[in-house]
Amino acid sequence: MTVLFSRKCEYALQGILYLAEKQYEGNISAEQIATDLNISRDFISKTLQSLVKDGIIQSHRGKSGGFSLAKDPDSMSLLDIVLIIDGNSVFESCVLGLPTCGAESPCPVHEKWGPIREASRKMLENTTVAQFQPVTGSV
Amino acid sequence: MTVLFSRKCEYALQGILYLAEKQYEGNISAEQIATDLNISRDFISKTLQSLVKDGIIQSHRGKSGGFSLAKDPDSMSLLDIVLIIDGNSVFESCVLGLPTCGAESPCPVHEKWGPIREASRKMLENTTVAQFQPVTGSV
DNA sequence: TTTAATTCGGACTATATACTCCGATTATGA
DNA sequence: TCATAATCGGAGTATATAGTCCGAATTAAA
Ligand code: SF4
Ligand code: SF4
Repeated sequence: MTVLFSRKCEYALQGILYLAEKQYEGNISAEQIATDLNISRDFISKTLQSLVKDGIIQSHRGKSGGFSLAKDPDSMSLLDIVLIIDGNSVFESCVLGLPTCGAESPCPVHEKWGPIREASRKMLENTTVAQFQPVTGSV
Repeated sequence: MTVLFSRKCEYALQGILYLAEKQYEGNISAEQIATDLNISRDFISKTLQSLVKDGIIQSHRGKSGGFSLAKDPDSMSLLDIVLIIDGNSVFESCVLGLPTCGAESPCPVHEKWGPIREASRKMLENTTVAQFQPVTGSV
């Protein structure tokens, strides 16, 4: 079902993007995020808690509490979020998983796969959360 | 742990590649394949059975039985094996899993991700099992 | 000060994937 | 014909991921 990243990672991306969209609206409750993104409240909540631990977003308990960005969305790349949740094994390991391989005895696809993997990494690295914001602008 | 394809799919690729290497040695037992590839015998056996069902390899029971290729390795692409085991959802779905998306309202990475996905698909499609054979040649 | 709204954190269940076990079946060859 | 060597197939276990539940801590506001 999941494709390249874990489901949790996909939710984290969606959650961050959503928070960026509402960045001037103060704390957003897990309840509201869950409703709008159509994800289980408890699960998106747990997922966002991981991001809080990493410091990329903030959380506040109590009445009118919720989640909000802790950084400028301009300085947040998609890669940041992926690395927090899934780590960088996706970009290190080989697709084929052949036993005896590596740069010293490369298989026929080695030179082809490297650039593809690098391209997807660069794509995520060069795409900031801010770039996803619709033209609605501030206020 | 797995990266792009399932573990089973990785084993299938390894198994096919191994059989191609030994294509002139008749039936190869699951036992031998498992030993040489360092995979559990029962699991590689089950995995190869899936490939037998699809007709890409053959199997023979009984004494001196085992597995062998059913087609010319020249006409077997890596993509064939991937599709048998994991299907083509990897090449259809989006990495980000955003809810409201698609070509009609593309997100900022849409135009970048498409070509990357297509490149990996083409790479697998254009790489035949035969290309993996070392220069040991026949006999 | 009380109430309501919220995150936090731990423990729990569900599901998919990975992997194992074993008996039945099939074939070879002594 | 009989022993041996192998796949086949079904059922089982293990582990990781996905997702749920709930009570405690926290905070804002009535
Ligand atoms: S040689 Fe490179 S591409 Fe081929 S299996 Fe190894 S790491 Fe992967
Ligand atoms: S618009 Fe394209 S790249 Fe963006 S989330 Fe949707 S399918 Fe993926």
